[in-house]
Formats: sequence, structure tokens, C-alpha cells
Amino acid sequence: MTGETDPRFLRSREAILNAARELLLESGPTAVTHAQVAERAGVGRATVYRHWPQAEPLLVEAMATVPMPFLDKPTAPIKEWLRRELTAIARQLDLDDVRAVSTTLANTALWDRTMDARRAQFARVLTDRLAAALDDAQARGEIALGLTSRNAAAMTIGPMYYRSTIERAPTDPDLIEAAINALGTWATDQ
Amino acid sequence: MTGETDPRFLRSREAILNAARELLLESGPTAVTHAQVAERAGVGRATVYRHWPQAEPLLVEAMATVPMPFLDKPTAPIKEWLRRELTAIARQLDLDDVRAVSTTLANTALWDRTMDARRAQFARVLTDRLAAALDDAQARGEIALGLTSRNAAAMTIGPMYYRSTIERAPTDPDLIEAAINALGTWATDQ
DNA sequence: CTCACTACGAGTCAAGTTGTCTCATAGAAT
DNA sequence: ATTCTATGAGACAACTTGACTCGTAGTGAG
Repeated sequence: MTGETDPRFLRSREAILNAARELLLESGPTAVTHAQVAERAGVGRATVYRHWPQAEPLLVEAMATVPMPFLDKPTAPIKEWLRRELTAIARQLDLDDVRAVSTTLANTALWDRTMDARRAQFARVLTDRLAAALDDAQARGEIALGLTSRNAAAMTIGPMYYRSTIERAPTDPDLIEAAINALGTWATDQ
Repeated sequence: MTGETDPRFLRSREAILNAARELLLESGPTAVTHAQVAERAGVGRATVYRHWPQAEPLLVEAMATVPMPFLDKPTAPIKEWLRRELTAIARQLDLDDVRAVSTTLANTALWDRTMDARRAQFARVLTDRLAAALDDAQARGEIALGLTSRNAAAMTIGPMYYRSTIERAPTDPDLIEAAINALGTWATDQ
């Protein structure tokens, strides 16, 4: 039985996904059409239609190939971990492809159910992980939270996201430090 | 002499801009095509081409008709003013059209020079006004800033923008309060 | 090595879209 | 009334889209 495991199938699939991601990055989501993807991927137009009859699921999958910023498993002390993770996210948000995927997600999600589901999942993971880590830190006396832990993601990632997508400038350490301190009162300064 | 002042011209122009804005709001930027705008506006397709030979400048102008959140002239005490302004911005960001324009701007600006110029101008106004107000407040001893005043916009608007476009939920007063307090140490609590 | 299988590129095709132009009409200025 | 001009309707070629066909060649099984 061939099909999903046929090397030819997989090769085409990869070439198409790569081409779609490149087009998104270089020219935006509207550039991801069957014709342009086929030409860029070096495959026939019919092949793209066979793999993805609709252009939009292709865009969704192509976006999923870009590694998005997440939060690693928390380690104590949380403040150190948080500083490390936020710095990593700031660095990620400086990459063109991450910025392209982020803003495309936020924008297309307003009119597309599939995209909105991905946006919601993405937001939920960040909010949940950060809230859990901070609740834990507070239980251990590392911090006295000054806001609901479910507000922590917006409070910390928000400024960096705004800096990257609206001001289009890199995040400086000051901003990260201010965001960390905005979460509440930390037990010991580190 | 007619032309720019001809009532017919102005009527078509308004109808086209309104239709374009509605289409953007309902179906996203890709829906703003000459054909769809013409049908929605109740004008001939040729008329849309006559007014805007390119679809993209039409989208730009249609977006400009949506009142975007800005910052009013600062009044003392700055903390009160800031709370009022940020609350107003949070309310604006809850409106579908403001969200549509914001995310479309952030997204299309990555590949379109005109859009990028508008994004930059928008960001600059917010950053400048807030920085000026805060520098002033600090000079008058109202606050001891905990970060560069040019970081204040990202620190305050960022969380609300993230909340609105990524988490797609309304901003609660706690978040605004936390953002205000994150700017530095205020002289008297109000 | 041979053979059956199937994903593929190239090509064709109808239907729809895009951008341009023409022309008669009706709304506006004088 | 008369002149001007923005408009809607329509015609049009060029292009795009989505679907289909067919010969070819890469692939896995025997």
C-alpha cells in the first residue's frame, strides 16, 4: 500500500509546504495561491490541487511549520525562568517569519474559523503555562501577585508583541524587566 | 468647474469608501476588490476603477475612515488622565472595526510600504504623546519613572492590544491598573 | 528484474475575474 | 435651455481558477 507513505507524495508535500511558507514570508498570505505555490515548489499546478484542494488549509499548515514562541517547563526560581523565557520570546518576535505568522494569524482569525481555532489554542497555551507557573511561585512565596495570574500573559508578552508588530522595533531588556516587575512584588531581588 | 466638488463624484466616493470599509469589516482585506466594492456600493464597476485604479489605496483610505484610538491632550494629574485614556483605548479595541483595522495594518504593513508608513505614523503618535506626558509628570514630581518613557506605550497599550487581538477578550480594569503601576512609582495613590 | 501501481507534469478546457474602453444618459452648473 | 461631465451598462481581451485527461516515470512487491 502506498499513498501517504509514497516518497513521491511526501516529497511533493514538503516542496509545496516550503514554497507556501516562503511565499507567505516574502509576499504575504495573499501570495499563497495554487499557481504561485506550484511554480515556486517546482511541481505541477494539478499536484498542488491534489494535495490541498483549498488554498487556505495549505496556508494554515504552512504557518504551522514556523516554530512559534512558547514557554518551556518552569524551573525555580520562577523569576529567573521568566526572564529567560521572555528574552527568548522577544528574540523570536524579532524574526521575520514569526512576525509574519503572528500578524497573519491575528488578522485572518477574525474571519476564518480554522485560523481562529489556532489563535485560541496558541493564546491558551501561553496563558495557562504562565498562570500555572506564577500560581506555583506565589504558593511557594516567591512572589505576591499584583494581578490575576490569567492577566500575566497579556502583561508580559503584550508589550513585546506590540513592540514587534506595531512599533516594529526590537524589545530591550528594560521592557522585559518592567514587565516582570509589573506582575507583583517579588520576594528577593535577583 | 466641477471635478472634485461635483456632488455625483463625492456621492460615489463616499458610497465606495463605505462599501470598502464594510467589506473589510465583514470579510477581511481580501474582500476589498473592485467588483465586490462596486456591487456593495451600488455603483458601476468602472466608477470604482475611475476613483481608485488600484485596490490597495482604496483599502488604505477605507481603513483611514475608522476612528482609531489616540491619546488626548494630557491633563494633570497624569495618573487620572492615563487611566481615562487607557480605558478609552481598551473600549475602542473591543470594537470589531478597530480590531480589524489594527490587525490588518500590522499584517499588511509587513509587505506594503504605504501600509507600513501608516503603521509607523500611528505608533509614533502614541509613543510620542505618552512619553511627553510622562516626562512632564516626572518633571513635576508626579511619578518616578521605572523605565524609559519611550517604552511606556508598549508597556501600557501592549497588554491591551495583545488581549484584544491574540486572546480576543475584553481588557479588565486590573490589567489597566497593573500597566499604570508598571510605569514607575507614583507620588500619591489616587 | 519484471510488473502492476500510482503520483506526477503537461496540457486542455470552461467558467469566472480583471482591467480597459465606448457610449448613451442623466445630474449639475451657468 | 444649454453645456459639461460623472456615471451605469455593456463589450471586450487577457488572465486566473478549478477540474479533468493522459502518457510517463518513480516505486514497492513478487
